[in-house]
Amino acid sequence: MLRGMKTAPRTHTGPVHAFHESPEKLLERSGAPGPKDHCRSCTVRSLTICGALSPEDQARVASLVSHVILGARHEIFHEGEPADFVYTITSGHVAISRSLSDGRRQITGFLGPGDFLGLAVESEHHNSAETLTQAHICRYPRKPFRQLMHAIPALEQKLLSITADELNLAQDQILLLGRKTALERLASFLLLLRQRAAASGMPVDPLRLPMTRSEVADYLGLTIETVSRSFGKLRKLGVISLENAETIRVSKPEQLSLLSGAG
Amino acid sequence: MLRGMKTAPRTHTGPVHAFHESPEKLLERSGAPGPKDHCRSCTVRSLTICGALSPEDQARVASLVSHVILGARHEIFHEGEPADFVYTITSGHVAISRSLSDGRRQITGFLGPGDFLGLAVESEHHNSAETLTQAHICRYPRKPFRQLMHAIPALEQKLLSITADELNLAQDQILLLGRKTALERLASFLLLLRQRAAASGMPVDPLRLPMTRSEVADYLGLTIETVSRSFGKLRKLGVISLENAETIRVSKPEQLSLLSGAG
DNA sequence: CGACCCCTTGAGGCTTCTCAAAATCCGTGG
DNA sequence: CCACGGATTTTGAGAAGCCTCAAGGGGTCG
Repeated sequence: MLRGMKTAPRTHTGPVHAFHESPEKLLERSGAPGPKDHCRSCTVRSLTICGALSPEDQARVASLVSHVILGARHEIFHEGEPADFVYTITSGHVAISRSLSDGRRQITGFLGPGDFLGLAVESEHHNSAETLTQAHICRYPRKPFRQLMHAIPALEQKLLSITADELNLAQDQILLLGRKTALERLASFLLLLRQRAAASGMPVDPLRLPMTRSEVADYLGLTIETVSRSFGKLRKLGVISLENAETIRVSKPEQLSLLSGAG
Repeated sequence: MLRGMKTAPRTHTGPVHAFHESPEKLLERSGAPGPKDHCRSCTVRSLTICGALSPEDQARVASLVSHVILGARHEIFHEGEPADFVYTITSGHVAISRSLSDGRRQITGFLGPGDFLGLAVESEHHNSAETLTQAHICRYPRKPFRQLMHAIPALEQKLLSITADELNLAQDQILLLGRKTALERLASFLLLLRQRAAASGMPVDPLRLPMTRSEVADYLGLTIETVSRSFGKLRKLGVISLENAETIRVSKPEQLSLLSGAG
């Protein structure tokens, strides 16, 4: 009767407190064979790129940054929680979602390396964020971040531009959800993933989906069965071929574009 | 086969050039019995509120502002056009939409008095904007607006906050389109309208819809028939009563809230 | 009064959802 | 190396919600 009822996931309890532990412990706990200090300065780097921080500012930022490696399917924050931090993703993928009280879930966006998290938020999160894969995440307390933002015009401008981009993407998704068929939605989605992979230097030919069918369904406003059937149709049409469920070759990108319904 | 095909409206040819004429002429042309100078300074006022302009800045802004009264169903700008101006709405209502190449249309938002238009846009509009009712609109060239924005931090901050609000609304609409039933969508929509009317000091008890069923349908991702049937259901449930198609009494707001599916 | 537009209501069809079962993948352990 | 168990994906059959097509009301304007 109500769509998306069964697509609600069982997330592991959110180890947000893990931010308070040392990176070494976390690496150990999550079993990650990782670079120990690789992301020591990820937020600093991100902010520097955006706002050209002075050396003093860089030091100030660095002293407040926490970072952590989370396993797949861990909650970073939840709808309704106070939004005391902003985050950047150094590696891995994250889903942003919003839910109805009965459990129906809608994913409003997927984020990857280099993306910010929790920027356009006032005091309280309106969305939940959850890792799709193992992910390396940095966080920074919001208050000093706001101060820094106001002190550095270039940073504020960059933030506005990021938020405007997000709004544009959100409106694309509104068009997709309001007016596209299941097949068009999936085609649009695959094109978006290709585009993003290309933009971030990831391989495009065997396109790897970091999310499950359930998450694709919750993003496209469909059920897993319909998503799976739509993959099947694209395969039968010869537009794509599946090496396995999450590794996809797009043999005819132009066809995919035609099927996406976009102008 | 494809939803929303017949809901595409026939807009009158867009009199954007009307901005170049004198307000008096325009008032005459559109047959509006209006205050001749009522909005002479609307953009100046809006920007002043946002950014606390100096008297010199106010004069600079005032000299660049054009304003116009448009009749109902006139296009202000179209998807793909260069975005050379920003706008504010002084009176009346406007729909923002995005369309597929075959004509299916999705309305991404409704705007009213006091709202800005075309802020979070780079060089080219990704949406179309069209008046729902007669509307009084002011415009301001984008380039000096950007300069002003960068010169006045409070203005830039206000802009970021406006854009963040829009993003939040967009994500609510994503949840609505992706996971709510027709009845839940309409209930949510009526609650949103009530909320807005209350916030802007408009009457709430007989709630007046400035848009047609076709526009409601294009906003909710439905057809006019389904919208009409959903109104009928709400009426039969005793939650609302219709004085006429666009004048609605909400007799049981709590019931409406329950039916909206929201948490 | 008639034309037109918009809204409402009805009947039937199609896309997508629901429920169910089979197939595939993957890590684990014998 | 292969068998096993759990989770995910795929596929099938039937139902439900929404869409399409069509006709009928109610208001406004000439």
